[in-house]
Amino acid sequence: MFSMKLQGGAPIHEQLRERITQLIISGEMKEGEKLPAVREIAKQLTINPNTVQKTYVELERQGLIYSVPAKGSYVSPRAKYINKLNQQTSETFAEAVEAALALGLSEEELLKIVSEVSQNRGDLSK
Amino acid sequence: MFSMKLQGGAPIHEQLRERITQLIISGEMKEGEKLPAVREIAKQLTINPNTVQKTYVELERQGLIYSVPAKGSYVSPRAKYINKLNQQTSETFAEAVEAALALGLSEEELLKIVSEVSQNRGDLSK
DNA sequence: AAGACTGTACTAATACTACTAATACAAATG
DNA sequence: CATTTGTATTAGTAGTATTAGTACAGTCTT
Repeated sequence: MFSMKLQGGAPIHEQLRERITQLIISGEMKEGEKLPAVREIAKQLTINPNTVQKTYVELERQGLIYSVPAKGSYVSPRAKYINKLNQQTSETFAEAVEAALALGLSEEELLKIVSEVSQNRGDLSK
Repeated sequence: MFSMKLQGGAPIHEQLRERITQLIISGEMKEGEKLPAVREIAKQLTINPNTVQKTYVELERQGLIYSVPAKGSYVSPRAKYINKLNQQTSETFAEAVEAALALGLSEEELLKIVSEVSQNRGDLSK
């Protein structure tokens, strides 16, 4: 199921996340279906369970899956829809980045703005 | 002229850049005026000339100043105009970041997109 | 032409941060 | 009650940004 070769470029948790996302949007994993346990995947790929955990946390934040402590993690009912929305948002945001670069802002400035806005946003939820 | 106390939070080259930008937009440094030499500022602030150099490179990339090797660095004729455009662009981009966050993208994803788009853009100029 | 300026390039040491791992905890299930 | 689940905490490691040290090349004044 989760057979995959780990490349050297991107972080492991990210490669795994993309792999699982692919399985969901391709339909190989159906909505509501239970995902393998973190230790199960970690064992198969011979990586640390915490790395899988990080993948699951991010997938849950995206809304593609949801995790229940002591039970398991499951594919979200609206996983495909959410993924499509995220893709469209990413594309639109990429265009905004291109425009900002063309208008003279640097990559460093854009990274700084993203960090600052994210930080301020996080403060609101406290 | 360049009296300023260096805080601990932000990088020195960044603090200096903001200071000089402030001097330009406030009118204390007029367009065409020559800026102090990198070693001069470095001596006053007891920092490394290379740190000042980094500030000048970034200011030149922004278009606020221009440097002539073996001569000096000068305030760009259109410095105020360019700075205003940059500020407006920053504000608009910040709104785009807020929207993307609200739509479910994470700070990490946004940072990744900024890096990727910047990278692809840099390749075009080769 | 010589010496004192200018910006610039290269290398290295340090600080910081992301990534991964090791371990322990808490709840549910059979 | 033992096993399996997700989760939290801590630490080590690697990659990267920041800053400094040093050297280079061109210009200007005398």
